[in-house]
Amino acid sequence: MSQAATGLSAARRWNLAPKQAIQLQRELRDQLILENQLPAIATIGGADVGFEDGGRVTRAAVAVCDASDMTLLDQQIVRQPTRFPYVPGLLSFREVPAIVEALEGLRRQPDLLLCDGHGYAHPRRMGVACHIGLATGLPTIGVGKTRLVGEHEPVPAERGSWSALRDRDEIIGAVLRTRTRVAPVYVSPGHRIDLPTAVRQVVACLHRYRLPEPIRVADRLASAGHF
DNA sequence: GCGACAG
DNA sequence: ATCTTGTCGC
Repeated sequence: MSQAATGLSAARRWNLAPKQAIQLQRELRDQLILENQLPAIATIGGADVGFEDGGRVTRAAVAVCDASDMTLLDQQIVRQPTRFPYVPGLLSFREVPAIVEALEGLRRQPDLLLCDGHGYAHPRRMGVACHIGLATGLPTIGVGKTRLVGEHEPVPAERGSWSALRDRDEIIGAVLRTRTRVAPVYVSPGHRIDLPTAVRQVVACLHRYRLPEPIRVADRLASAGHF
């Protein structure tokens, strides 16, 4: 079996106990590519998940937008029985299986995927965006709404400003102001992209709200109220 | 031992 | 994440 195939299967191993999941994250971390390996970007996807039935059902949503004007081109919603509890640091084992299935239902894969949640800005540098990237091979970016790890200087109030997010001696992400005087978001590389490029791509997806369009649309689809 | 802790 | 009405402000 090729190394690529071996890596893909390892990144799709979901039925693990918390301790084994943490060990797998340490192994997967070495497979991350933090350099740009991007195709010409014509489409950008967004992914998010919501829950139903008191958390027993996981609903994943992915939206694909035209990179030039953020027009919605395709969308997919899938439901799966929830298979893992919420454990800070192990979010991917709870959300990624459903997101991968949703992605497989698209007519065509996006050139880049923005994920709701952190990427490299994770205790073991393996947030949901990184895991989705390794499980699919897609270039990914993590966009979190609140901090998981790291510290940073205050971010200027103007839209587009950002401060480096640091953990120990390493820069793990950027705290980006997507709207003037609105709470910033946490951007970090997922897979096949570097931080400066990730920030630029997120800024390019901003329209009128705090979250970049692809994620905002996926958010709507994944949130309650869709029959 | 005491906090912190994505969604 | 989810449970939930109205309310303040551009």
